Amino acid sequence: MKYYLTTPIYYVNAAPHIGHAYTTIVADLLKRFKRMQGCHAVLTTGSDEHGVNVERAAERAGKSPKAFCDAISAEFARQWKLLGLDVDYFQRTTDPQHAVVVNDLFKRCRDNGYIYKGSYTGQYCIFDNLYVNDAKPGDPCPDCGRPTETITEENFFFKLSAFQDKLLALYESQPEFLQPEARRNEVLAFIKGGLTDLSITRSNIKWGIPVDGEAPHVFYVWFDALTAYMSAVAGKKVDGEDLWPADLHLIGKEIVRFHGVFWPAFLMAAGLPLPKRIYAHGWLLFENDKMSKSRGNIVRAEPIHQVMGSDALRYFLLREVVFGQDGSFSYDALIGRYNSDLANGLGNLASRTLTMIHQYRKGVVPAGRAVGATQLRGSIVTDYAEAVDNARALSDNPILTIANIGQQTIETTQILFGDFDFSHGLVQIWSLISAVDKFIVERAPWKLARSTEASAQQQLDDTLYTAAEALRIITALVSPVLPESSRKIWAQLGMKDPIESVRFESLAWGGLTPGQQIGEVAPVFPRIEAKAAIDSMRALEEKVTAEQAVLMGKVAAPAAPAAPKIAIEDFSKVDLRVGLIVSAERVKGADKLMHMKVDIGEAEPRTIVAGIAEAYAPEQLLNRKVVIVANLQPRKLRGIESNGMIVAASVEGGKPVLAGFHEEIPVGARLK
RNA sequence: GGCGGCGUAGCUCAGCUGGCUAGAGCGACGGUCUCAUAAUCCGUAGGUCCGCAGUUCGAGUCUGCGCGCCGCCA
Repeated sequence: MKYYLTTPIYYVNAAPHIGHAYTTIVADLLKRFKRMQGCHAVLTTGSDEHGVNVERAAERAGKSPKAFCDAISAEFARQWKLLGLDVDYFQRTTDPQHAVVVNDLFKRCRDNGYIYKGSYTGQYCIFDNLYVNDAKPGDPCPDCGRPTETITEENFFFKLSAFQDKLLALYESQPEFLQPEARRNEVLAFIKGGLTDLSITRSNIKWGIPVDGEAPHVFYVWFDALTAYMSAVAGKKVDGEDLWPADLHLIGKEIVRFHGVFWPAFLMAAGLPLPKRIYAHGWLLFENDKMSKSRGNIVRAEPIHQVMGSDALRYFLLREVVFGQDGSFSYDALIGRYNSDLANGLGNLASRTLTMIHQYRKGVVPAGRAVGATQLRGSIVTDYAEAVDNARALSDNPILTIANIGQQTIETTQILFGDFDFSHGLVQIWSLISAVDKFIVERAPWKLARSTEASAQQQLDDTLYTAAEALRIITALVSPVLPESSRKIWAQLGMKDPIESVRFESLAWGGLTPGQQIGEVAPVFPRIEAKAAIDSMRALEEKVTAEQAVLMGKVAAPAAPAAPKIAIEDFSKVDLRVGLIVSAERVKGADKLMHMKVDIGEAEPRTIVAGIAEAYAPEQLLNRKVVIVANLQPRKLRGIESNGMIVAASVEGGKPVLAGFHEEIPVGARLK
């Protein structure tokens, strides 16, 4: 059975960051999970390359649009390869074959009477690629705040208004079509609010797919981009089955409307089958702040991969972030998860289990006594405490208890991952790890090993077998999430078939073959020292950011041209003082402004308002010694009179960095 | 402004249709074992469950109002 899933095709307007990686990692996980369920899973990702923004970005980079797209697109592809993501098709919207599919979709819609030519005048945000309803000329875009442009043009319209009832019927009959529920409700509210026809072509843009026989019209973003999901697999079959329709579109919450309203409407109009399901995930925040260029807090995947391995990132994203909700990324949390769950948990369990088999049984998996397979099937529950109770209720034999928990974990993992509840699925697996750790301590194999009695030796065999079998099952279960590390543990266990060949169907307690020779043991998740790791990730982050800037054609900020020469007297007119920030708070309603009181040795601290709130938090500023221009004309900012200026360095597009001192210096001292 | 969501231990969160002394994981602290990656295991943590008022024998759990945060829409 085929399972076709997609990530969005990423806009080449920005270089890949952790947000892109997040979606693609989840897609890769799902592909591996579906494969474990016996499906032939196929994954498409790609790049969205048309539009004015790209045209302009290319121009800034001094490249042709195509050359620019080639470079950025290749960078996305390189990222996925680097992270070990198992992508089948990388669809570019500049691919000639894609243009054929888009025109075909257009023709089908047109033949069915859902496309007409009309003219439209409106305020358009070029950055977001959308018309701003109700905006008057000169209004800023409500989404990004950039100025809108008044555009009048004749173009082709799609009769979206004709699909209101059909879409409502779709959501009525297939509640699972769009998830999670909160997002579906938003889409429903939007549809119920009335749908207006959609302009789907442009005649004033050159960089796009030409509409066949309708020059100079080119397709506009959504009609072009969404169709990539189809063109990637046009005419492709798996096991005799067409890959289209997609079984799953994985998207971010910001593009829910396009996928939940426009896309099914296009397909209905064309008489083509609809995707089965759309799942929108939340955003990845950086320490609870939105990642953005202006804040300069965008995290890339590559430094994390280099320092901690991509499995660490995968585990973090899937375990820490509840899928569907916004999640917060921080280096501290990443390392915390790694050390406590991966190093101390899974890694240590593998290490202790395998080492004991080496030490006590010469590296050969011993035969454990049979555990009564008939007792293994309990009711399926997704609550761990309940699962343990059930397992215990079945038997007070600790070996059987572990076997039962193990068996249940196989089943609950399937249920939870199948419901996109990855974090709880992982919690379940880690509960099993915890149970095995506890089991080992209770059985104390190191004590059994010292006894020469046959019963003790048999108990030791039972214990080692149980631990190893649990490890085998755990490793198989985490393999979609931790493909690289699970492969290593699998090899250390001495398993012969590749871990990729494991299927849920045949994964069951008792499958480990006694007599199997295990491999060499080496830590899979060595503990990480937080400070050093963060330092190297931060350093790499800067390097990658710089590399990406070059790629995007944003050359390093040229040194500011030297100002005309001045005499010493001119300089001495400027009264620069050492100041101590005694209070700092953000100015309400102004993202950039910080309201501070600065002690410069006068009777009262100076009130100073400065545009540094995007670069510094109030608590970072408190008690900091800075340089103040003390004799500047007072100026009112947001109703607050600022008496002086704080000295900071900055480059074009970068954050301001405050000037400071390395040695002790009293407040009020003059700089000269 | 309209609609919807959220606000529980230092952190991340469970707490379904109201009912025993409000829970888990992480972190912290104390102890233990020694197979293991200073790992494991055991124990401790006394939190106005955002605030106020109400319904009820009884409310994180229901109702109203307020405060704060967020999403969609206008």
